[in-house]
Amino acid sequence: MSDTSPKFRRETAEQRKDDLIQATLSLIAEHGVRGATVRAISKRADVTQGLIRHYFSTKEDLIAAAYEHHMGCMTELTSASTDFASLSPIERLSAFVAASLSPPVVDPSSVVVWASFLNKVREDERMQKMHEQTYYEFRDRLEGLIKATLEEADILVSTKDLRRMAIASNAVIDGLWLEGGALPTAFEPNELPEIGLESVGAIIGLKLKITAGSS
Amino acid sequence: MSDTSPKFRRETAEQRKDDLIQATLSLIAEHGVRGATVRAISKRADVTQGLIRHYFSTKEDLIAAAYEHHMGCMTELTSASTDFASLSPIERLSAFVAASLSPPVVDPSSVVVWASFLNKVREDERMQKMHEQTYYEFRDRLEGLIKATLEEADILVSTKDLRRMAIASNAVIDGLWLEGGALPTAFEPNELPEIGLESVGAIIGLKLKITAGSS
DNA sequence: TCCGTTTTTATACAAGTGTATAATTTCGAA
DNA sequence: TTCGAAATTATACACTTGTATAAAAACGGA
Repeated sequence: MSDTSPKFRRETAEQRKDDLIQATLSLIAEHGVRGATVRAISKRADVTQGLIRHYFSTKEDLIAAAYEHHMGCMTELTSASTDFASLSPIERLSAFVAASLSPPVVDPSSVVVWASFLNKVREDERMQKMHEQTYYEFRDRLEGLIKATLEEADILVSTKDLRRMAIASNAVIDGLWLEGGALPTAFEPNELPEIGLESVGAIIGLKLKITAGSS
Repeated sequence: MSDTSPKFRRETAEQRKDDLIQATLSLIAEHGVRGATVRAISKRADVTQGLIRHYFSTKEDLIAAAYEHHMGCMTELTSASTDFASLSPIERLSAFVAASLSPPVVDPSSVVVWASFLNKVREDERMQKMHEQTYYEFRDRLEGLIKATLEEADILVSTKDLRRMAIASNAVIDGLWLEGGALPTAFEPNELPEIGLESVGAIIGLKLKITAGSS
């Protein structure tokens, strides 16, 4: 009998890379970076370990790609919340804060993955750059939203104060996000976004409302 | 010739354990958890690797002990800032916030060590307990300081609001601490404690002043 | 001075790690 | 239908890992 069933399928490079990245992220989420070995990754992605090296010249390359992907997802999830033309500046800011402090952004796996990468940031220069970029991107976005909100309310602030408001707001969000992911049982549902809106409101001197829009 | 110089010295159990813990922490700070291998640890502590197993039944035991030590140091450093009988409540709170956002609490190594451990928290139950305890200890301390400050200013708040103020203040501090450690170049000197005091002040509705006391 | 406890070293081992290389298999183009 | 380039597998290798065990050395009490 001739071999009827193919022993494997050839996939596009894009597809395979994505499979490997997903496998890597899920393993890191479950068992930390330690669990993301080439063998475990290839097994979860249903390929042999040799394939990893075919698409990523080294394991660190795969890790870096996974980091970039993860961060990209997080940024996208939060940014999407403000993409409604109908929203006023204050509603935009509120939606942004609320989205950053609700699932799926707030999630134990996300925090673990993020913390795992933080260690590598020191050794790997690429990751250092990515880390900085992600941070500044988020903070600049926040600063823009705060600026628009204050302008609409006819409140004047110096550049320095605006910068500090953004740093502080970023910090509250980061802190709450972190604690919500690391200690899921420590907070009641909706408590995180509520506290986040109150705090950012207090920092910029306005009352932020919860927008019922986001699912 | 008889052997005049001893080949090694016997130390107390306490001393040796501490040496091993310090070696572990410094290695994690430099190269992440990956760098903290039994061989690297024993080499840095100037002993042979067999000694680790003599004092810690397993490597995870040593890691857990190092975690406990690190967290204890951080808690101690911040708590010490309020230990002056002469301080008023608002000065106590201010000193606490400022100390949490200044060196040596804010430090790249501290953050890396902390993040490294965060991964292990999920797997190891002991570490999970320690993590929760450290968090609640810090937050409760903060809540107590906020309560005393508000009482002195004759401001009444509900239990719920007090709790939320503590959570939010904790989050700003954590966020700023994290960013200060992870991105040391992103902030000017003294910017972190200043922003921290402003933010916590905004959250609890009072102006916090920088106490010139702590060096 | 000598001895016994226990600290410390020395060495070995099995399992797991990332990487390299060659042999297969697939699948579209000729 | 054939053929060749590229994807995928298969296998091997050198190295590091944590752990186990026995031998050696130190040092206080007799």
